[in-house]
Amino acid sequence: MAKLDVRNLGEYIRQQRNSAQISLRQLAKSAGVSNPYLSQIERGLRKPSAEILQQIAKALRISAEALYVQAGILDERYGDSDVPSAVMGDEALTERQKQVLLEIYESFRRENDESPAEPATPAETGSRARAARAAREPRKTSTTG
Amino acid sequence: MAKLDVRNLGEYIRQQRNSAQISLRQLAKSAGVSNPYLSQIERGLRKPSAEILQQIAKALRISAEALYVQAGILDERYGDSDVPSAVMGDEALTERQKQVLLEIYESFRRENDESPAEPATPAETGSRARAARAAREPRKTSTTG
DNA sequence: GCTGAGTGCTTGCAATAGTTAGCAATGGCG
DNA sequence: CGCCATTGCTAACTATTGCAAGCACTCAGC
Repeated sequence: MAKLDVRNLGEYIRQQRNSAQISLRQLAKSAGVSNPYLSQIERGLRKPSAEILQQIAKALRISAEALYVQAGILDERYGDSDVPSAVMGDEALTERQKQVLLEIYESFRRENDESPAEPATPAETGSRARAARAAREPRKTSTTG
Repeated sequence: MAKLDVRNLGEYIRQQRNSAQISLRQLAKSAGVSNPYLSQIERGLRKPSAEILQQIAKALRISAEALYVQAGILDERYGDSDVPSAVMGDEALTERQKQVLLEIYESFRRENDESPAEPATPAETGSRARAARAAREPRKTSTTG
């Protein structure tokens, strides 16, 4: 359990608490956790569960996802875009389709990090049709897994 | 800790495992968790931490977030129509990339409307790699899984 | 028949999460 | 000054997670 680095989490929580100008005990009470435990969390002595993080986030009026990111439960990609969350939450997609979409999304973002300009080229038009077809056809492939 | 409803999580993991056609021991081994514990998780007797969920998800080749949703760590509040708006609102993507993503997304959904909730098969793993490659290198024409 | 490999589960236990009771320090007020 | 309220933390404890050792069962091969 100590494998995850939670030092940032505690500092982050204390920081948010100080910004909100509430005491440790007040936050613990409104979060529904014991104040010694919150103290331990802030000092990095404990690694709280996601449920505790939810409670703390709610009491701090911040998103639980922000604390998950700090705790290493969620990747930082959830901090700055709604696309991954929306894709993951879409029940009309299979898990594999979600993975495919997210990987395409991330490769797009990597592209744009390297060349931020956004010229539309005919090559990209072709990639559009090709990507759609490729995603549809592999179902017919024989399984060797 | 027992406040979160984790019955769906265990069924979901077993379902994904069966779809992947691997035994409980095989999954436990590749996930790096003990097989009795995985058995307990699948039967809903234990509520695993996010770190364990990460390990299981990785071994199942699905996203950790999918398991977080099942475990109640992430909300399903993202809804089933958040993807288009999230994609369109993502400023890190070009307009063309947004179109590509949305068209793939919509073709996925059409697929699932015709044959709903097909369980993930190892064949779809190949589709993931192929679709990602096609999107990244649109000038290549050869697509052999 | 037996043996070996694989299967999922039982049981007991160690480690860690999270709580309770209480301490020491600080600040405000009479 | 003393008293009270608030503060964050300590130490002991309880509850739960996650693991190791092993069981009972199935199946295939001899």
